Amino acid sequence: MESERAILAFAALAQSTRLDVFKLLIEHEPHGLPAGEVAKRLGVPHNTMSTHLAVLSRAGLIGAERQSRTIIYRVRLAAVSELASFLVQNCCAGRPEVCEPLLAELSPCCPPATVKNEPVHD
Amino acid sequence: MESERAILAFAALAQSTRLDVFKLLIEHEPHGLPAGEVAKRLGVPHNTMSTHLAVLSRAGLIGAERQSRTIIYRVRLAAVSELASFLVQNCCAGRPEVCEPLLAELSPCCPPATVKNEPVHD
DNA sequence: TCCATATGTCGACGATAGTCGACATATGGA
DNA sequence: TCCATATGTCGACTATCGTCGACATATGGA
Repeated sequence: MESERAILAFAALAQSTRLDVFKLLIEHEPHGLPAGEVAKRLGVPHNTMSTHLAVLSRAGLIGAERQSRTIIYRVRLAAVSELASFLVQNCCAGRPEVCEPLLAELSPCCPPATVKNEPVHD
Repeated sequence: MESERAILAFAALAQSTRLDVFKLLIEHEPHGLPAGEVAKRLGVPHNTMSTHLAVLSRAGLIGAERQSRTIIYRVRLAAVSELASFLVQNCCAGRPEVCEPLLAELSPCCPPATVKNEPVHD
């Protein structure tokens, strides 16, 4: 991931409403939410929300899919992954000993042993 | 990491000069660089750079240490780690199956087998 | 003390971002 | 076709940001 794309992504997330949108859509993976629902749940006018969704979309962090009259927005997990990699890879460049503590802190988030075929109670 | 701190960090990195500073300081881990050196290497006036360093510092991404007349800036790797965790943890919340592909892409950055006691040629 | 070096702070300017009313477009049903 | 619903675009306003000249502060040496 080149710096220009990373800056777009960082800028998109550096705003409270958009960060809230990001979190909300993450919670609604993998089904996503219609634009209007996002606006209603966060108490933001639909046109303001449309602008924010466009920013997140241009940054590649979310994607849109039309379903009849509504447009469903979903997080693009690959983009999130790339952004996290960008953060960490800049640290790793030539210095694995610097990167090690970073990955050590990230790993407990998803214990590999419990990830496989562990049903999620919903 | 709460959202407010994350927004400060994202905003700090969402600017080309500051992202360049971040990368430059990462390359100079663990010794760091004096403020004047950072300004000179990136071709930015010292007072403009001072402002940018202050933004990165307020965001907690870098730290400063006085050494006689110069002030050495270094990346706070713990903050980088927290920010990466923030990105990924939002995805993991209750959904480890969503997080797995993210960590899978991050891991090859630092192959665990080569991290231990591998001398770095400098 | 006086001066040079290193860095930070202030103030003003132009540029960009966030908000929202008003209007435009797209879809589906009567 | 006409209307209601869902979403996007435009334009204007205010607020905040990035830049940099000028000045201020801090440190060490003569």
